[in-house]
Amino acid sequence: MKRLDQRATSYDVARLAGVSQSAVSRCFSAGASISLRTRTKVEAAAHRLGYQPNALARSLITERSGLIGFIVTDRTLHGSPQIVHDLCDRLRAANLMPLFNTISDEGAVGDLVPRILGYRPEAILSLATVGHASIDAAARQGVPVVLVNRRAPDDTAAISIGCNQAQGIQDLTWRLVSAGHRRLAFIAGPKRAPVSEERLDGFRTAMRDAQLTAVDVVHADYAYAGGRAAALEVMHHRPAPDALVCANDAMAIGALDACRFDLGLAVPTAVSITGFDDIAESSHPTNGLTTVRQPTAAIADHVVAGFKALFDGVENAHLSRRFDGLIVDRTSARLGPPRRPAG
Amino acid sequence: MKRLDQRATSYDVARLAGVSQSAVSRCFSAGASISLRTRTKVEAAAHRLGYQPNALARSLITERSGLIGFIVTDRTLHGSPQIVHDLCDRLRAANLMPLFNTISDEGAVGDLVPRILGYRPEAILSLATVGHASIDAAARQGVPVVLVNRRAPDDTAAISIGCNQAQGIQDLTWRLVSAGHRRLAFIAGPKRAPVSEERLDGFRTAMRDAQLTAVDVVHADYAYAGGRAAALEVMHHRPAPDALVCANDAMAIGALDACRFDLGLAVPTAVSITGFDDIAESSHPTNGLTTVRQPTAAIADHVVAGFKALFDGVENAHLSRRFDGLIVDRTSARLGPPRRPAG
DNA sequence: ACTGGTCTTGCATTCGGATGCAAGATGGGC
DNA sequence: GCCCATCTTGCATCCGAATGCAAGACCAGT
Repeated sequence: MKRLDQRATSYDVARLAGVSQSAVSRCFSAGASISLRTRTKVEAAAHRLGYQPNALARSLITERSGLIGFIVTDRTLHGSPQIVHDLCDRLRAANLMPLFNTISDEGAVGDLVPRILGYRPEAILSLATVGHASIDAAARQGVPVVLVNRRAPDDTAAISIGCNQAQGIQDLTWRLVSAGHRRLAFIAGPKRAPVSEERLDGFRTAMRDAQLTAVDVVHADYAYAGGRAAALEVMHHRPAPDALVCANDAMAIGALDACRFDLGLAVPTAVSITGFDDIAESSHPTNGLTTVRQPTAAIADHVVAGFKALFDGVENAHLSRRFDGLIVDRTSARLGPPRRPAG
Repeated sequence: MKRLDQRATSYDVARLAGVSQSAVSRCFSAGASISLRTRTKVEAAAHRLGYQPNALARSLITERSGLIGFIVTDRTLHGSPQIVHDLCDRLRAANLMPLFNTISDEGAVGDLVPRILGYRPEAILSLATVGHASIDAAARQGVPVVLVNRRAPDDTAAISIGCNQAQGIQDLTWRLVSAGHRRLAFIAGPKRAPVSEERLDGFRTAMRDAQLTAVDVVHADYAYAGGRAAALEVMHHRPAPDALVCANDAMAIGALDACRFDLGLAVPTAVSITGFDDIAESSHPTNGLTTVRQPTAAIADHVVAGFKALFDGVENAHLSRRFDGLIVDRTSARLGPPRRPAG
């Protein structure tokens, strides 16, 4: 309950240690010139006073706040916590502190970016769509914007890093086709969801390559119940689809339950079902969902390495990158052999 | 790509608007005395320069950073994203900015608190266990610590707000007993997990009240597979348990699958199964898990209201509070009628 | 026009730490 | 013991915005 009315400052430490404030500052900044004797005295005094350098004051003069604006949609937080965790983890290892903000709807950043910019972050990291205006506002202040799993709008300086959503679904579709499936249907997420749209693109590309026409493409809400309802709808086509490609795992599990419980179909004998994300329940033996896993650790590593490069003055141009997803072959789909790795 | 070498400061705005820096400052601080004419000029200049007050500099002088240290375990992020989201949402509404940090293990805060304290947060909000030393370090700097769903260690000034885990399980157990169950087993989380321990306490209390002895209490890992394995183990008792009370939903769904698929038992006719948390998949019709939902919105409201009270100088004493969980009665358990609300 | 009051405004200082500069301390070589 | 090079140290200043104070602007009433 004891509470010092005043936090210790570098001056307090200096007085107690019998040195100047500069010495205290030097003691806490790496690479500064300071003798062992002074350092010992300062550290003792600092410890006694519970002194912790004020990062705000430091940022003011160094122009390096160590803060990173972080924007996440509610959906990502609920559906893909792994990428959030991996990013936070790597940021911490790099001694960067995320200013965390959740938004309820894709694109609903509102005045979030200006608010974040007020804290002079060294970069903004968004797992949500950020509009042209916000990116420009950041760019005007020299703050780079990195979008994870979101495309950068044209004519902006934003960097885009993430999983190559289209490629994942494309490979998966290709392997379904090569296993003999011919009547494929796609269960997409909401129309506004950028990630779902990319996945749909991948499906369409693969179908075009295979010279097949989709039985149906329906949009659902990314959730279990929606996927289940969508599957029931799609399975009414005659002849029925022999494969349901879903834009995420939650819907795929809904589709799985629709087929096996509502329709009494054998999976994957009668119909193959695939998802995307590899959420925890996909690996449950009762589900055994064949899906695509995003390389979240690699993405997070690349993002944070990109920050370091940016801080060192590297030009933005070549930091954008897509990482291939990894197909996780379980029991809900019959797949052909993997495509040979190019080269 | 255009990037101003220098961000606009209040002096730049002042020069352009032909007023003093004080005027610019007053224009951006609520309640300051400023004429409409000056305000108009300043706002025009600020807009032209894309000026955004520097929150770091402001914090330095006002001693109000608007920052809130936020600590979450990996497990909470994955398992209960709703409480994280609700807290972030309320913080944003209160114009507070979370400094977000995930930790991989319960209690593994390490040097996180000192690092956070360096940014002079107005409070620390933790959904993970925070040790005595860290709480004291914060207290010495006058930073209140609020623990959500974690008990405050004795002799600390930390405030504890959250769901009354014990009560939720206790009521649930009571309703199982009142529906005729006599052979109850409990599937707990990891031994170190504080929330699981509280839930186990609730179970034990209810069993004592009912003068029953648990068939078994086993510890698993909070995950689906662990719950499934634990259920198989527990169900080997003869006569078999007639109710499995689980410390969270993920394990409960594992237990559910163990009973209905591995053992071919009818749920809830042969055995009732309950969980805790009400995660998304619990409401799937195939699961229909009877569980307890934490009042996350109410908790978040109370936490942020508590912050406001603290900032206004209210003493910590009476902010700690437990909120009752809400029993969600679905199809995986036979429950007796709700207990009369006291009074 | 004069007085007294209220509103605005600018000046100067402050928050806490980083750093260029020059002075002082230290050390090595002869 | 002397000289020069290197290492330490303190002084003074700066970062950007907030604010107490006093001076100036403005207004109303007489």
